[in-house]
Amino acid sequence: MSRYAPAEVEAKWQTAWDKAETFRAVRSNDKPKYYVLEMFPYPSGRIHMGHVRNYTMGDVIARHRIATGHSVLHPMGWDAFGMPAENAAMERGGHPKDWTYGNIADMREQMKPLGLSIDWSREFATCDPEYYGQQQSLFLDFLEKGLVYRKNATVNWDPVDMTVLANEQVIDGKGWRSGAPVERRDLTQWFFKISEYSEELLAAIDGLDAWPEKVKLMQRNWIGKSRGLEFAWALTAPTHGHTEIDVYTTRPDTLMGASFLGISPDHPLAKALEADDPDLAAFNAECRRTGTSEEDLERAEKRGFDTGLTVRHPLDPSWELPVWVANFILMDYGTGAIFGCPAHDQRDLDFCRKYDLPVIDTFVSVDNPQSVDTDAFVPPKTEKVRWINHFTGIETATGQEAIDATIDQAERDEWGTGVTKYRLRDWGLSRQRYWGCPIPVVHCEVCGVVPEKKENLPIRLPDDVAFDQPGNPLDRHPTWRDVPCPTCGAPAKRETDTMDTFVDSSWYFARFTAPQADTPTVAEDAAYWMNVDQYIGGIEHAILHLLYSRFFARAMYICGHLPESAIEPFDALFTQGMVTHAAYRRAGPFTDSEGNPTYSRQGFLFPEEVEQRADGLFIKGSEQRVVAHPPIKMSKSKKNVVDPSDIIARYGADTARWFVLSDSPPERDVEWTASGAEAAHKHLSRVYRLASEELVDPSDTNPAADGDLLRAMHRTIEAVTLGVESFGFNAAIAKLYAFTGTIAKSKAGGDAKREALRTLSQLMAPMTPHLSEEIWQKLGGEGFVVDAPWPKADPAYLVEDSVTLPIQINGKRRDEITVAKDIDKAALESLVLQNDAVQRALAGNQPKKLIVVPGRIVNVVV
RNA sequence: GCGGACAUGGUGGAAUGGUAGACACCGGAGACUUAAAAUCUCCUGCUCAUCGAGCGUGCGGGUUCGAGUCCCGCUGUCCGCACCA
Repeated sequence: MSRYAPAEVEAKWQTAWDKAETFRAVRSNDKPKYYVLEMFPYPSGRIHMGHVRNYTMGDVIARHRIATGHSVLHPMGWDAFGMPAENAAMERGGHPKDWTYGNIADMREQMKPLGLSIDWSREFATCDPEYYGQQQSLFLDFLEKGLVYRKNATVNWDPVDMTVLANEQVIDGKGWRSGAPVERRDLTQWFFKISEYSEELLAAIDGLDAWPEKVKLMQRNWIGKSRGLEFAWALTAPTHGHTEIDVYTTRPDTLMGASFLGISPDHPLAKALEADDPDLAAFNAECRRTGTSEEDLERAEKRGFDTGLTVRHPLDPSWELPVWVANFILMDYGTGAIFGCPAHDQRDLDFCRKYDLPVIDTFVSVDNPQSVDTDAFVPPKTEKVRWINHFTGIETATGQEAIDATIDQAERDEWGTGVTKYRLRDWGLSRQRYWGCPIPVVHCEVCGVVPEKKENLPIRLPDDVAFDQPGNPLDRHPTWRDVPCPTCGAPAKRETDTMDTFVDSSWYFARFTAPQADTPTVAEDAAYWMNVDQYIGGIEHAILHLLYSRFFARAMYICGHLPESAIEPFDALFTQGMVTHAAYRRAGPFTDSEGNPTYSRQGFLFPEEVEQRADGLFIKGSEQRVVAHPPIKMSKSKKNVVDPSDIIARYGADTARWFVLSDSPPERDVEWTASGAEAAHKHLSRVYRLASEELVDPSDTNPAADGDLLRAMHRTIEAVTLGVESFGFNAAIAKLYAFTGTIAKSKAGGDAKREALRTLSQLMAPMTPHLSEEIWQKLGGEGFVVDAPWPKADPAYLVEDSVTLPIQINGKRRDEITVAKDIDKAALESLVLQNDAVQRALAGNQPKKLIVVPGRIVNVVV
C-alpha cells in the first residue's frame, strides 16, 4: 500500500486535463450552457487564502455542472490597472507595466497548482491594449449615445505633492506622503449618467431572485429613492443676485418646527458671501479641509457659521429665520440647503443647542405637543401620532400621511412641489493617474472636446514615463499629449486623465464570452454564454462594482453590444466570507475590566515570534507578554498571512481546497487553523488508504450490510447534491466525513464497497478533484471522474421502515417512541398515551391537547 | 454619523417553527508497537450526581402546543460609505 503523495498525483492529473482540454469552453447545440464566474483578482503579486476560497467555490460549482451535462464557461483574468502599480513604481522604481505583468505571471504560477477547471485560453488582463482598446471603443459609443458627459467635481488635493488623492490616501485629513492638510478642489471631469437609470436599476432589483437579500437591500438604500417637498424660502434682503433659497426635505410634516435654514459651504450663496465676509471665507475654507468622503463629512464635528441673512417662513411671512452655513450639509444631495427642525431631528437639535438657536416644542407627538430637552422626537412614518397640520389643526396621522398631506397642500397652494429624488450620483470616471485606460478624446482650442477616431484605437499608454516627480506623467509627456485635432488637424492636446478601474471591471464578464474579438463583444457568443449563471465574490463589492456592472450592461445593450436579455448580467450572486487567522500583539501596560492585559499600540507579531507558556503568551525567550488578537482578515500588516503555496507544498491543493470549504458556511468568515488543515489532510489520506487497501476481509463480511451501505450511499448522494447546489459546502463535507466513516466500518461485500468508494470519489471530486481522479482510476472507473455523470439518489433507498419520534410534554422532550413509518395517527396517539412518562405527567387526567406531527414529533399538553 | 450583517459547548460550526450541539478541532481513556509516529476503538455542553435530575443558543420582552429559528427593544463585534481593489 502506497502513501498518498499529493504533489505527484496532482501534477499528473493537471497534465492529463490540460492534454484533454477538459475545461475548454465550447458552444454546444445539444448541451445547456453554464457560466460560472468568480470576481477576478487584482494582481498584487501573491495569491492569498481568500483567493483560494473564492476560486474553489466557483470550481465546485463548475465541476458539478460539468458532471450534470452542462457546457461550462469558467474563465479567469486580471483586474490589472490601479494605484498599487504606480505606488510600487514610485517606491521601488521600475515601471507599473513590468510590475503588473510580473505579478500576473507569478500569480498564475501560484494558481495553476490549485487544479481549477479554468479555460485559460480566455485569460486576459485589463491592462492589455486589446482589452482597454475595446473599452475605449465602448466609451466612444457611450459618448455618442449621451451616456457620458463632463462637469465639475470636487477632489482631494494635496497642495505639497500637487496631486489628487484617493480617499484612502487621506489620513486624518492629511496627505499620506506629504502630511500636508488636504484641500478640496474642483476639476472638470467625465461622468457616466448612471443617475438617469436610478429608477430602472431600483425597480429591476425585484427581479434578482437569486441574489442575497442583504445585497439587494444595500443597493436599494444606495440608490436611495425618496419622495419629498422642494420649496423656496424668500430672503428678507436679496443679496448677490439671490432672492430665495431652494430647500428639499423628506419631512415636510415638520415644517412648523423650523428654527433655521442651513446651506452647504459649497452652496453658490455661501461662496458668493465669501467676498464680503473674510470670516465666512475662512470658515468655508476650513470646512473644505475635511476629506471628500461621506463618512468624513458626516463624522466631522458639526459646525456652523451665522451669515446674518434671514429668510421668511413660506407659510408665515412674518416669521423670520436665520441662515447658517453648516459643514454637515452636502452640496451633492438635494439642493444643498435644508431647514433645521430641532424638535424632530437629533442633528438639528444638537446644532441648535450648540449655537443657542431657538427650539420650538414638538408639534408632532404621541399625545400632545411637548418640549424637547436633549432628545429629538422623530415622528414614525408608519405609526399614528398626533400631528399639527398647519391648515386644519391637530390630526391623528402616520408620519407618511402627514408628509403626503403637506405635499398635497403645497402643490395646491403653489408654494412647493412634490419631487422624487435619488441619493445615487453620477459615476465620476476621471482619474488623474497614469496606470489606467486612457480616455479617448482630444481637447482642441477650435473644436472643443473631440472624440478620437475608432480606427486610431487603442490609444496606448506610452511606455517611456517616469515617476520621479509628483503628478500624472501623462501631463508632462509632450509627444504623447500633443497631437493634432482629429477633426480640424490643428495642434491639440490629448485628455491625460485615465478611467476609474471600476470601468475595467464593469464589463469583463461580457468580454470573456469573446476575449479575442476585435469588437467589444460578438453577438452570437454573447447570446450563447450570457448571463453569468453564478457570480461569486466578496461582500465588499455588494454596492459599487455590482451596480456599475448593472448600469454598464444596460449601456452596452443600448449600444448594441449585449442582447436585451443580458441587461441584468448576473442571474445568481453569492457573496463569500473572508479567510481570517489568529494574530498577535505585544501586551500593553493596561488591563481591561476583567484584569486581562490589552494590546499595546505597537504593531503585530509573527506567530513564530510567540510562545505559549504555562502562564500565558510571551515573545520567545523574553518576559514580554503577548496578547492574542481575535481572528482577523489575513494581511501583511497584521503579520498573519498564510501563503497558499506553502500549504500546497506541504499538503497538496486538495487539502487546501477541502479545508477552506469545510469548517464554516461559505457566506461567513472562516478561520485558518493549522489543526484544521491537518485534519483535512488526514481525512484525504484516509480516503486514499480505504481505496488502496484490500477492500474486504472475507471473515468479516455480512451480506445484510450491503443494503445498509447502499442506503447510506444514497442518502449521502442526496445530501451532498443539495449541499453543492445550494452553497452548503460545509454541510456537504460533514456528510462526506460521515459516509467515509460508514464505509470504513461496513462489513459489506467487495462490490458494494467498491461502488460506495467510487461514488465517494465522485461526490468529493468537485472539492478534491485530483484525489478523486486517482481513486476513480484505481477502482476501475471509466475515463475522468470529472466527466462522469453526477450520481443520482435512488428514492427506493431513502425511505426508512420505522421512525423514532420524540415525545414532548408541554414542549419539553421527555421520552421517545419508535413506530412504523406509516403508522396511522389514532394508533400513534394511543401508543403515546400509554407511555410511562406521559402517564406520570397526566396523573389520571385527560391531556388538554395532543399534537401529533407525523414523522416528526408528538407533544402532550397537560 | 448613515447603511448592512452577525452572535449556539474549550474551538469552528449543524439544526424545512418540531429530539439543540451533526461533522470537525482540542482534551481524556484504551488497542497496536521494544518505543515513538501513524492508525484504530470508545468518551467528551454545563451543574449536582448512583439511577437520574436540573440548566442551557449574547441580554430583556412577546407570538406559539412548541422558538437557536418569527416579532419588538437592547448590547457587542464585523463590513460598506461613491478616487482602495
